[in-house]
Amino acid sequence: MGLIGRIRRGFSKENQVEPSKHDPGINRNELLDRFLGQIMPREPENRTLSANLENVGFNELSTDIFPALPVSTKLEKKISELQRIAGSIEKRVPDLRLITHIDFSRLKVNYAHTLNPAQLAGVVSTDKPVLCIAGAGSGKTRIIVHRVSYLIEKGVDPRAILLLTFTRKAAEEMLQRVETLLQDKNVGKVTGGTFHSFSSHVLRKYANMLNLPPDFTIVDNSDSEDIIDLIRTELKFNSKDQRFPKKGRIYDIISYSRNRQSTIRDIVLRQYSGLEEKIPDLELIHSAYTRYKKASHILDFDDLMEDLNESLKTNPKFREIMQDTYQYIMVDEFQDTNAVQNEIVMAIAGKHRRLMVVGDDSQSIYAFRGADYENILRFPQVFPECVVVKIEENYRSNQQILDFTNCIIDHACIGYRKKLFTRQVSRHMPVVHRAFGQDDEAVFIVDRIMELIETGVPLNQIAVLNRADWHNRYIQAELSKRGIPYVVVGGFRFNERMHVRDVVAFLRLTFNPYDAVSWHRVLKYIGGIGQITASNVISSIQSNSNRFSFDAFKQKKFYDELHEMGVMLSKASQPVYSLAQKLDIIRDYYTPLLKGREDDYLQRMQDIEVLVDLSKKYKDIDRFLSDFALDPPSKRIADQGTPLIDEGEEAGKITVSTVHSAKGLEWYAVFIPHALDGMFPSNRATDIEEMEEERRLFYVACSRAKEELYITLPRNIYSYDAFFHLPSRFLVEIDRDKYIFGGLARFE
DNA sequence: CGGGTCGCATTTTTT
DNA sequence: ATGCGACCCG
Repeated sequence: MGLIGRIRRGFSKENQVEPSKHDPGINRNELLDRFLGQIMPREPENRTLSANLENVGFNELSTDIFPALPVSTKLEKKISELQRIAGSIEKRVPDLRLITHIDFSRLKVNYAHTLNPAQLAGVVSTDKPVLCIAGAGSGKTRIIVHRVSYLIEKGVDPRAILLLTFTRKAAEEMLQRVETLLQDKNVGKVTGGTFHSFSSHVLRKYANMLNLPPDFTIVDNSDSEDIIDLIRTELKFNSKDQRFPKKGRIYDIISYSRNRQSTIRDIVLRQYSGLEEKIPDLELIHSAYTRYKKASHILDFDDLMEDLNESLKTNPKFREIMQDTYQYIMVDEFQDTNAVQNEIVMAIAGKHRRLMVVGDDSQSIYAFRGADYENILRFPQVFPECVVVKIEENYRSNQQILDFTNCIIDHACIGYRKKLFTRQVSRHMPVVHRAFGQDDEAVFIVDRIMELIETGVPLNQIAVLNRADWHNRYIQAELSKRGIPYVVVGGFRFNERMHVRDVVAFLRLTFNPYDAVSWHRVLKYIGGIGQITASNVISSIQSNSNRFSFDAFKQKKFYDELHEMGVMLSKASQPVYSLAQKLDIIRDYYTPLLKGREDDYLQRMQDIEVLVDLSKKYKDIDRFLSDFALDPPSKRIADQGTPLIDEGEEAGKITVSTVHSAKGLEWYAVFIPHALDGMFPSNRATDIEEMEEERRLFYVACSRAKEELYITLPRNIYSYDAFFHLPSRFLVEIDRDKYIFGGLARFE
């Protein structure tokens, strides 16, 4: 790592006191600062926390102790511009005459009755662009559901409706609700899904027109990283004198630059200072990666977006088909779209301009993967004629929680203004609890959970939401210890298990024999084949018409095993076999392999059974494979590594989740642990924009609670290289009368 | 060329 | 604590 990189990392930890095991009098941060002060000028964010602040009581803390974050003049300008745009919307009032003139009497659903006026305005403004700013828990889903229903009732062909959501599950649930509402089977003809699944569907359908291989397979993130890794070793970027970034980092940079429609150079200069001299190498890897995918008939997540966008741009005929097919478009969670997705929406909706975007800029939490809340903020610029609907009545949380969460976003510097309110009354106040250690924190949480259970709160109405996945360690341990069932969402996923991936790799090969990643994956299990040999075998396959025979390698000692694999694959790829039968063939081949490799193979085989079971719902292999990559069978894995996955509602389980995965969900009681500055907000947030994203994340977390909200923090946490002991700045900001404080009172 | 062992750096979030 | 990469040996 270059010196610059080191320095930046050093400075970004301004609130942490480096642990010093030998002599507590020495503060290594101070030493570092003194050293750095000699070689470069001090910047405002270099301030380290003076030691005496550790003894300040919680109530005396003020936000002054958190060093000001750097703001460039460019950023300052951007912020004020966005504020101006956001402010200009305040003046736009939906034309209520629109609503009063509509005769609902001939429709099945009484829209005027079931919706509040703001929601109704969003539903009935069908011929204009609509921007719907929907605060947390304000009935955003309700608007979409009723709008789809209203369109169909008005005679719009369901096939002309496109509903893009953040998860496939969300789309399915919404359309299900429409169907229940309308009792009309035609609802099934509405196109609904994520951007990625929509794109995969369309690109395959029009593959010929767009010059794409119709047998392309979609690879997920970890496949992409594997490819990068192969390239990286192939191009010898791992030689010892180079501190070269690892596959994950490289992939992040490439993906991020594509999502932002930016260049690798720009991204590295902006976000990864320290890697400047690696820019040409990264660009080289990027182009090799692109060619690799092409040769393998592979599309990664970003290709799905880019290829669709490119096709819309460059192929007028295709664009026209799309525009005329999908005349009514709705986009949920618009604040989390990236530049490419925004262009896709604009291109398809550009002709008929019957588009509704729904979102909440305060809940934009995916900047790390290129999401840009400017898309929603600038929507009124792109569609000046748009109707703006702001829904602020909240149907989820009690007023005390809303006061608390309103307070969080009041301190934000960017965004549409909103003030959520509710009519629900309650006696519960948000609670902030300071425990001694992480174990005590977990005990406190689980104690409270037990009390809730005793008072009759169902387990699936309780959630623990973490900033980062590993924050839940102690809590998981404590829950297991007391025998409380729980599910971990967003942790290690079913489709990330090695053996599951292996079987899917075989299946992918039967569909797309060019798929080099899958070949690499399965070939390495043959003794005598390593990365080099595998590459040779694969290039022979890719240039050979008879994909599953390996005559060229007859002399080699690994031939027999390779041949056996080829026989199995060519059998499994015969069209006479159904998807489940193919998987059976693969499993029979794979079982002995796994048995030889892993002691717990019986447990792992159960996962394979689950996979076979899941496949029975599909008749097309491509559909199954796409779904597997885009929306894995289940995100939920039961506790303690049991292979069971449960698609049901998990009525009897506590949810342990990351905040990101909790988006759009709600629970009676929500616990947010590790509310220490540096944990939540994460210490990786080094500038205003990143910190604002942390704030929104905190807002999302807190606003999941319907009735009881608990925020806890241990006295301090030792991480491998740092020490955290200040409460989250987001707590310090909040008025003291908005919550009850308990536990340890002082910092000592 | 492949497989095993040691030491070092590492922990954000995911379609 | 853990996983990954570098290095070494067969």
